[in-house]
Amino acid sequence: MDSEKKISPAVINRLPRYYRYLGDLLESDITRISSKELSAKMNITASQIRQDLNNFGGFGQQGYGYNVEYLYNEIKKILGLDRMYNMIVIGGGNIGQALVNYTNFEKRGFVIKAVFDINPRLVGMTIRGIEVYDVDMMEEYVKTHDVDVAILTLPRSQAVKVANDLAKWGVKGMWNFSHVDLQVPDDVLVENVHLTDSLMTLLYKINEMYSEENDLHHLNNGLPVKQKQAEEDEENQD
Amino acid sequence: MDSEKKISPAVINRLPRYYRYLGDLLESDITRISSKELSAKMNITASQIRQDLNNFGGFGQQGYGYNVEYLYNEIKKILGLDRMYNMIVIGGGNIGQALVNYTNFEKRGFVIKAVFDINPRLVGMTIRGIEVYDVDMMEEYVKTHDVDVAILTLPRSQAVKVANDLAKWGVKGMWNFSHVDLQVPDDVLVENVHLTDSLMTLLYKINEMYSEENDLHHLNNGLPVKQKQAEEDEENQD
DNA sequence: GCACGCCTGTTATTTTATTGTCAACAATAA
DNA sequence: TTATTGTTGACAATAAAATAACAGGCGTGC
Repeated sequence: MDSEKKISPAVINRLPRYYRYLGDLLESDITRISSKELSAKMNITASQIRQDLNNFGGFGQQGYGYNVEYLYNEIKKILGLDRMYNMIVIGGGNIGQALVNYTNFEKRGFVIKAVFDINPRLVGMTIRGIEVYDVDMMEEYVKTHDVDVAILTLPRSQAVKVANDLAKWGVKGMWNFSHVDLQVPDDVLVENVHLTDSLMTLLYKINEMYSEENDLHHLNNGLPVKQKQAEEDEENQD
Repeated sequence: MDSEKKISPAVINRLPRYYRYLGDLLESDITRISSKELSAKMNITASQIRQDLNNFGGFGQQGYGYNVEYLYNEIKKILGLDRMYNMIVIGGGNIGQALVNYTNFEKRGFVIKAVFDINPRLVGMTIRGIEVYDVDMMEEYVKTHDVDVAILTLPRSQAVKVANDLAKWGVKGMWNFSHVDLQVPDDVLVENVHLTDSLMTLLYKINEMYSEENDLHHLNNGLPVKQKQAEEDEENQD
């Protein structure tokens, strides 16, 4: 009955963006929108919008377009945002604390229930009313509470083991900020947020653009500095 | 001379991951590796590894594989990690502060030089020795300093305007944590980190798996709770 | 120093993703 | 009513990405 064909990852990754734009439209009291109009706003082809949405059902109407509120709520349901999620944070460092303090999550139904850390100075404290427990308590907590998502913000060295344990104890998904690829059972879902990777790709693009400018305008009369370095490095290889 | 054909985004996004694995190998004192071995470690096909790397040059050798240290350094250069980057943070809230406090960036040559905020309580303070300035100072600062990357961690409402200004004043790239799509000139590069979107895709996958389990194993004898809720929501549509 | 097998770089094939097109139908205007 | 316009959903065409296949150079062991 519910056996739809597999939705492609590319589509799923676009869903939150649709959801955001539809939310904006809703706030602007716009009641209907065509794929063409949305296309202009979102910088996606109208064709793709229609195809994306059609993966989940015919939400639109010929000659009318899409009803904004209806579509918004449909995507909300598709993403599963019509219920609450219990989350725990493992690692009470900078990023862990920042996420706990980010109140917008709670407004959307993503509720952080507990923080776990190894640092005795943090254990026993509360962050925005949320208790920080010793990691030793993790097993008992996870086994006695329904934890949907574990947010991993710990050092690489510990992340892999912790993720494995959590998976074993029944956590459904991991939102992984640790700079490592987790190896967990197939039935546990992982979404990676590798901030450093993201920054590096930005730097690559910056460099690419900068060197292109050099090439086009011939700003350097002599040998480009970077290329010269490359040659030296090559010589140093054994 | 340097006019290589365009590298696909998919490849660029994988580069930091290669870089990370090669760094690990280097630390384990492994001097050479074949695409096949790396393939097993990284869960990518050997074919793809060879093709990815070949976009940038023939770093390997038949019958030998790739020299880890050499390849590591080549990718380092490709990503532009062989120099320092000046960054500023716009928005001294949770995430902004967390990034400032994240000392690993500095180790890699990503140096945060200043923070800008609108909140008078923050302005004048220092975070890890880095001054927080009023946003009014931004224009002068950016025009008199070489800013490679602006890290945007401000509310949606302000992000678009600020990004535009920064672009105009000469910032090369934006690392955007604001939950909005920036519209900046073509020569300014944007890398988005939409945390909420990322979390939502995780929730989608969790729900998908959960509902699949229902379908396959028929765990619920009665009506599934979630489905019932969904029906109620549908009734509430007008 | 020679032959064998490993492993790359490269080309071919397959798969996946995006874009373009059009018949069918709803909404609106005549 | 009836014609006209707008817009979807389906499908075809194209483009991009991933995988597979393979020819040939290069270490390795003898």
